[in-house]
Amino acid sequence: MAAMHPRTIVHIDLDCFYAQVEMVADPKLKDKPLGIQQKNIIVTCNYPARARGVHKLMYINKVPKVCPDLIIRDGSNLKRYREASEKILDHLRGWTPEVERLGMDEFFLDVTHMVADEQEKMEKKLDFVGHVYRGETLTLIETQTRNESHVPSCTAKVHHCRCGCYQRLMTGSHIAQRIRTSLYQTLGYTASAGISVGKMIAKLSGELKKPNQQTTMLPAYIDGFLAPLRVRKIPGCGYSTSKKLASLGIETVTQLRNLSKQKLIKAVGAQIGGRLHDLAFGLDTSHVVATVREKQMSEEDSFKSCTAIDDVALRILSILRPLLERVRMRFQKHGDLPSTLRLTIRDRLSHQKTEQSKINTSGGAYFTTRTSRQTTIPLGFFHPENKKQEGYCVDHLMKLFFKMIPRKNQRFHLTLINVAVARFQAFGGAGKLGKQHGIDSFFIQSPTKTAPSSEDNIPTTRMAHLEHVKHTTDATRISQTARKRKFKTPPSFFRPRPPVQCTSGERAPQPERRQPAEQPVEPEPVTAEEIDALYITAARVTP
DNA sequence: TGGGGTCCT
DNA sequence: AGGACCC
Repeated sequence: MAAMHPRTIVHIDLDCFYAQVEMVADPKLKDKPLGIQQKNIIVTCNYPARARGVHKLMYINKVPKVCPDLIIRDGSNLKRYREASEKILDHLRGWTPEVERLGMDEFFLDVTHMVADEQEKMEKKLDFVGHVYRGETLTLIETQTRNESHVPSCTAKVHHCRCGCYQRLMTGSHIAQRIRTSLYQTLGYTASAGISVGKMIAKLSGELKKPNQQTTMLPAYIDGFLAPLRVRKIPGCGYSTSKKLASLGIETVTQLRNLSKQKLIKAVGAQIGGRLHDLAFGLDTSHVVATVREKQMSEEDSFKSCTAIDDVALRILSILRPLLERVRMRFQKHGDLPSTLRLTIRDRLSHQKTEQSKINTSGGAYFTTRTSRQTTIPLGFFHPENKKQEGYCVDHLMKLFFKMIPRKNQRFHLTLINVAVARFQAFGGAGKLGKQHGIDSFFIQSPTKTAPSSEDNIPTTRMAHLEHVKHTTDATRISQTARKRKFKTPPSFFRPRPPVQCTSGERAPQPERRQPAEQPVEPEPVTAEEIDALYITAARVTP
């Protein structure tokens, strides 16, 4: 007979991840209250800080009252956190290839095979390690087998599953413990873990005991554990879905169980509805999908105000540089390049009305929506050999910006800029191509998209392609165009500039100091002619 | 509320 | 292209 709970899933959650990265790098911090700041917020903090009343996503100006001696580290540069996350991912892959990452600090491991291997070796465990949900009940049941008279009658009603999952989870708890120990001994990181027969329940179990502990959830207890939870606790049931459910009077899992699947699907859609219905009963067949590489990479910056085109270009450039650096690093390591470039903005002015209506319709908070435009770029544009890629990208991104702010004299008030690259494809790995393909095939355009400029020929060789890149990228081409149009001054963002000051660096004011107003990028004055030139350039290049 | 990321519609 | 979700 097939086992009802055949899998063993471990969910690993690094404790207060950003703070821990800082503490591992600088052990002096370990026992002191530590917070990680991004903009005006403590995004995370270590446990000593939590004991003092600091919590995640706390406004920095609340800090002095609860913890004036909080040590603050700037967390706006994610590089070291990314690197730490990669190391951890690699380490976990040493235990099993079936590792799925969620965010930077959470991992699902399907340890089913490890459990089977261990059981085959006759290494059956006789007890769990770490916490077991309602473990005290468990003890009572064991007592019961020895001496029935001492056991309260209610515990006798817990029937453990006989499919073998009990033994497997026991073994799983030991595997989880070993993994956590090795993580600490090799990399210095502590983590909490949940062990159960499905992803969702493993994740929820791990939250039960939190820093540096683990909890196993046996199937017999899943229903009872889930029943009183708010639906919002279920992974996948977020802000919006839980509001929709609340409007139907559904706030807990028990209430959710009593809603027919059909009604649920009608309320929140087939995908979420179907899954939510199953999850309410603890039914979770979703698989651990081994994480490969990111499918997109982005950098963003948020700020109080950006209202000038020149400022937009400057900020785009300061975002772009670290992004391109990441693209280069990835290319070195994996040999792939992106072929999509995307610009996303948050513009207060274009969403003012929407905000009002959203408040009225949904009755709650809203998030100022983002707007994006993306373009397809020939794969080789991001090749490190393309020295002009920075200018080229700014050119393209400004073009995308003008698609969103199309009219001259249209005012805007940006509060966020995000630049993303996506659609990574192997580049230059001729040896890996099928025989019918040569390296030339890398430059054949996707049929669904056109080249950036229709007048350009599609290059068919690598060198020709790079030449093409050079020509179409060259900022001077734009400048010359601007001159031809009789604008003496080329758009200012094409001129060489001093290194961009990372204004979003707007770096970590210490808590005792008053929040200085955000230091704006000092925009170079932009003339009417320059703006004209920008719009003309954009119009010329934009189809 | 940050600065990421994923998948679905 | 946007929405909703995750951290």
